[in-house]
Amino acid sequence: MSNNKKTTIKDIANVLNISPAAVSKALHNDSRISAKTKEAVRRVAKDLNYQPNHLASALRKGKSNLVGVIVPRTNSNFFSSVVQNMEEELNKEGYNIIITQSNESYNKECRNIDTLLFTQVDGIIASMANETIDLQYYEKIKSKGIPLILFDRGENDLNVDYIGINDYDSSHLIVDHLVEQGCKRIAHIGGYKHTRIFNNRIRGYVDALKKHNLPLNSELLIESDLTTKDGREKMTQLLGLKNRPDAVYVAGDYAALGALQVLNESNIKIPEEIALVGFGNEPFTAMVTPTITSINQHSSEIGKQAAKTFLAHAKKEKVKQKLNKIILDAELIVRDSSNIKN
Amino acid sequence: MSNNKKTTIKDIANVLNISPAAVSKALHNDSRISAKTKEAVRRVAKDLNYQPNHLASALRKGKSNLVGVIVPRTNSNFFSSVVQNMEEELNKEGYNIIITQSNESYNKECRNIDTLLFTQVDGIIASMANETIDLQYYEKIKSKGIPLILFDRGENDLNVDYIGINDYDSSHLIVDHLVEQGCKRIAHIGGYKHTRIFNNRIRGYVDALKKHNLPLNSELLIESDLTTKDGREKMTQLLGLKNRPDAVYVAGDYAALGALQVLNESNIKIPEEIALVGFGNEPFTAMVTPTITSINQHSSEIGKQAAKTFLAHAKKEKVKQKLNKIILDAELIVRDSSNIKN
DNA sequence: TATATTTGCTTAAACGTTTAAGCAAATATA
DNA sequence: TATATTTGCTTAAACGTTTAAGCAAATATA
Repeated sequence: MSNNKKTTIKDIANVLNISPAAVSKALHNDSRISAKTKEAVRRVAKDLNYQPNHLASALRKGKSNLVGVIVPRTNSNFFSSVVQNMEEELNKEGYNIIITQSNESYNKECRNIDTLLFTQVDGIIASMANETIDLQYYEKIKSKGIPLILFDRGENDLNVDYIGINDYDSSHLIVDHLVEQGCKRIAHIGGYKHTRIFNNRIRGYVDALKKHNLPLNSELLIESDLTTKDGREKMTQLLGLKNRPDAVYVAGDYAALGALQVLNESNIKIPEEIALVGFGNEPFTAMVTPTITSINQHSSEIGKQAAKTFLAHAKKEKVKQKLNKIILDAELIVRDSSNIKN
Repeated sequence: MSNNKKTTIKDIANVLNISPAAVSKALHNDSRISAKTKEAVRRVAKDLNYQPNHLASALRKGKSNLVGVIVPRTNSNFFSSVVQNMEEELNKEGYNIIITQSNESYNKECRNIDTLLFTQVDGIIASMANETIDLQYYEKIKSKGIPLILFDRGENDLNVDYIGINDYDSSHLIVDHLVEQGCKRIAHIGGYKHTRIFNNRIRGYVDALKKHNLPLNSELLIESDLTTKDGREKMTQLLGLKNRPDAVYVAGDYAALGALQVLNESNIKIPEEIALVGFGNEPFTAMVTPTITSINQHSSEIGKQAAKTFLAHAKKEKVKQKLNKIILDAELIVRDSSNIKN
């Protein structure tokens, strides 16, 4: 039953007694092929269950119609939503995506890049691992002359397109909100400064405090890898201070969850004793008790914009990469963990 | 700077004044090439920053070294963990994966299959969408003669390899546990019967009740699409009964979460008034209040086994597909939502 | 009616690799 | 020393497509 030999363009050509070239043109609706021939080709193609060999056309055309995607993990609502929307947008234009995960590891990320280049992708859309400091591997992508687009976790130094939210302003949104709730000692469990987005959140936090004439207290500003586990540890550290904060702004929802667990276990009233704000608007922020105030990063828009940016490159002959940022405004979603007044 | 023309085997051959064939063999460590030549080839390859063109070798060899993966969504701990482990195992043998999401839609799934076949994948590993009843598209994969492996959401009728957990036994684990906690009216919010795994969970539930001499009450057995939203609705429905259940076993964690929200909002004490059990051991089950008892599906093992099953096929000349099940034992993780005695 | 243009194809080469077949030189064996 | 085997390559063709160049027939234009 299963006819193991796959149907090729030649098989169709033989049936109709025309050349393979004519078949190829007919299938691509070339204007120089008669309607009659086109119809015949399509009919035979269907009869023989013809499926174009993507490898052959990619080889001949010099493009694979594949886009490589690198994310720290797919198991997060933010990244999976970005990827899903990216995929939709790219599918429309005939591109497929290959998703790879770095698991926040620099080494894995390098291997992913090699894999994607090896697979002859037409472009790479990536969000960098926490660990990544050395940009050599990303330079490799650029030197191959294929478009590179970064989102969320980017690097100015690479001079490529970037799509993300305004992290600096987001910190202002959060601090403004907490001040309005009456908080005076606002701590920040931030990400590593070497990552641009976390650095911007820290800068925003610092400047927002200044704006409200609140002192910047170094023991209230902590760097973290923002895992749930580390969120627990850093929160515990804050509780150990002789002068505790009355609000904690955590730069990631998973770490905010860890902080919440510690607060709940210590029977500290949230938000009355300590208000809590996360970042990312992961679905679980609306599931836990109390629900966690967080920042919505517009993941679907980021995904779409990243795809569109790639498509714009793909249409041009030569890739001329330069730093071109698309910065979206974020949105503060106020939930129970910081809603003191009501 | 960016040398746009990529280095090919011919470039290396020209430098060394040997044939491209010799270069190809040298790179593949062919025993008929001298150590001296091999070394020279490797050196020049490195100097010229040679990267093999995967499309060309795939076309020539008739295999792409790509494995297609179809999951309902990546944004779930179960699926992302399965995929990650699958990827690791396949990478070891030189295979890369293309991940696609069906979003539980039959149409999207069909398009995914077309995409993957078009990309000339060497095999497909899939977990079927909730909507999928018609197996015609999956038959298409089989008829192409490439291996198809199903996991979690499978179908006996397709007669292909399947990796999953013992759903029937899992229901017994749950009912046994609830009975031991003193529950007498155990409801089941199950998945759609047409999906094999959910049917097995239902069968297990029914048989386990029988085993404990508990009556099967049709108003306590409800089918659902197992989203959080539907979990809320079905739980509300159960609360409307004049004779409420004292325990609810939900066939999916997301729906269990919805049920939990309704119970919390209705100020019903969990587990004292109504005990709750989910399925899947999603991380949030340990985050919510109270934490939800659930079933650990050994996602990493499922991923590894699926990969190994594919690799076994790939090594054989002819693909001889048949129903070959690998069924793993699941594990009950008891948490607060069903822990009545302590 | 003579020339120009359009239509509808074919021919041939190419994309970059792999591999079967073959050949000369070097080495081993009788 | 004569023959057989091994070593180390080369040659040529192929994987399935696409596309530039070209050509004959049909049609349009002057």
